[in-house]
Amino acid sequence: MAEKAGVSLGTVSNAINRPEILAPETLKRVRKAIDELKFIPNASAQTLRAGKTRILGLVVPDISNPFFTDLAKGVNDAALLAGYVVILCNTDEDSEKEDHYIDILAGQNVRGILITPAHETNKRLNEISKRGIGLTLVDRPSIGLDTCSVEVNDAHGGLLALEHLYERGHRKIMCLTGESDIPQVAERERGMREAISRIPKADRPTIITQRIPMMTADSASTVMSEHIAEKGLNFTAVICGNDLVAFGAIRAIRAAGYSIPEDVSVIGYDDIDFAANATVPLTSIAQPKYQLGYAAAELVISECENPEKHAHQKIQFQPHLIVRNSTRSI
Amino acid sequence: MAEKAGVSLGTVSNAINRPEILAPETLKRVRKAIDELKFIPNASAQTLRAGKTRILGLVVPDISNPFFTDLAKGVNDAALLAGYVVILCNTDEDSEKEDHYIDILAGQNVRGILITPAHETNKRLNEISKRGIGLTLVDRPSIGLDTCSVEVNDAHGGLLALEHLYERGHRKIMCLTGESDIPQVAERERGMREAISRIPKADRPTIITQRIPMMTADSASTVMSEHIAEKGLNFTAVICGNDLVAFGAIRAIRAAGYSIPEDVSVIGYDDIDFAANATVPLTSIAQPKYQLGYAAAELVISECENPEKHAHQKIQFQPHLIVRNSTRSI
DNA sequence: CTGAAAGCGCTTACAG
DNA sequence: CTGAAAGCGCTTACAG
Repeated sequence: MAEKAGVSLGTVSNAINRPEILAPETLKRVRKAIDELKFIPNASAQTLRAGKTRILGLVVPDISNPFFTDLAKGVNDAALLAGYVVILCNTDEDSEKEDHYIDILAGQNVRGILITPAHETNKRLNEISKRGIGLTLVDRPSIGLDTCSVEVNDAHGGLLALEHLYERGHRKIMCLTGESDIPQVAERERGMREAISRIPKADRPTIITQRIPMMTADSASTVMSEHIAEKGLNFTAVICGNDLVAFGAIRAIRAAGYSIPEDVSVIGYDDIDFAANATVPLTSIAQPKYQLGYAAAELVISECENPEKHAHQKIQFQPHLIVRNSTRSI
Repeated sequence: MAEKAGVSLGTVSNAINRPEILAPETLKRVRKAIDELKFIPNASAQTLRAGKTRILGLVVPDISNPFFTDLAKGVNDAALLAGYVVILCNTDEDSEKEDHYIDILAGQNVRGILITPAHETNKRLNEISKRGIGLTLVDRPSIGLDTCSVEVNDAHGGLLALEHLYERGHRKIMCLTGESDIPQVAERERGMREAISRIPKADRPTIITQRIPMMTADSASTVMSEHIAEKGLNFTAVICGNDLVAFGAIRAIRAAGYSIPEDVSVIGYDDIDFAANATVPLTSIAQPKYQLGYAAAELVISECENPEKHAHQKIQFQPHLIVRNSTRSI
């Protein structure tokens, strides 16, 4: 072993963990040996001795969704900086899979878990905290759980979207979004109502709310086509639940013979990478996806490295409007 | 500890790992104690002793790319099935980050590594195999490395794209793609030449090859705009390096006042999810991304669980053509 | 079938 | 400043 450097194994350990206590000469020699032998400390042994891994678990409902992909990137980068590594768990919005993953993560002695629970909050999460594993909720309010959380101000996002359209002269606006029992959806609608309440009564726009079963392009396209077939184009703008929904809506509107943004303005949500590159560059409400993940990782890491000094906190980011070509003044 | 069951700690271990060698009576007693004390074996100690984790490392250049996202899903699912968990490493195409991650992975004693090296093949990879860690290359031929690999038949993909356009009457085709030193690019062009060689000489289409520095929409859009400004629309169809490139090309062609597919047919590559939902649904060459990841994971797992029975193998998938609205007959 | 013991590779007081 | 030694929690021959 690295004792070929002529020192004891304890000194090698100190060279790695507390280099300042070594004689400079010795340190140099040890480091040379480490390099030459390409010595990499065994994490299992370190963990066994120190009692702590440097592994985080990230549990998300759908890694195919660009939102979570960017978020995962943020988590990874923050983790790497702190010397942590992250195990990715994709639940496909399946609660059983989610529970299974949480058990596995606990068995691996992960130091902390970052999770966006698929449905409501998961009971198993309470046990996690009890076990001394850090926990922070991502993009979900921490209902009834004493943990950290990071989220985005959805009410403000809804307000931004509505104000943008109002300022451009739109008075008949469709809101194409998911079921109202989804926290995000409810919050955004609250923000829209807030925006409307600030407008003089006589000038307030009409809102046509159209729910879609899933937040996908296909689902949106179908619902939009049906709406137009039944009631015609009884709106001049659409606020969509996310960018994919916006793309689906645009497809349906075009298929009915109308143009974007000439006949209808469309605004998306999330500002996924593709929004800027879509054939009609999409106006959207941007969410700091990467930062959300980055902050969440910093939060758990701080929690597990200073459990006594740590106070649970909720970090809320602000969304902002990105204007592109899919909305125009009328 | 669980010796409250009145047995030695070695017996507890055997109860967990080799229950069949215990006296039924003892086993029962131990299990009861395990349940009551909610005993969960320490994975670090197990690993330290047995030398084997159930962790895989997945190293990709860019998890934001839908191609790798889908691939990661396949890896995750196959891993979960075999009781493995996967650490996700995103290198941003940075070789240093890649090396760093490989070291970390080695330190975590991962059982196997799945990697799409950012540039050529990484030297550090040789050491990985020496260390007894399973290794399989993903979407990269295993040049000079004695490992398993999974890939897609790129030559066939190029052939499919060209044949499709030829059959639809196109005789002036632009090939908008990356540098020829990228293995995938070279292979696809080889496939295109093969397709052309099968066509009667008099009827062979002309190919205009236009290289782009990066395989992104912006890069493609810029190059396409310049081309049209300089030489006009001297082609009736474009074969693109990937779907994002196709979107960029479409944007530029439209900006120049032409329509898709009326004036120009465009074919993408990868068939990312969004291709079907684009405003002009994109004809594309589909690659089995999920299956690629799934197969790769199965390969490493088989390698590390049966090192002696294992023979390195190369699995090659076939791409196929998905016809949508961005290409038409002339 | 069960227990005692060695040892996996580290970290960390504690002498010297 | 450095080395010798104990011990983290397991697994696994090896006696008995």
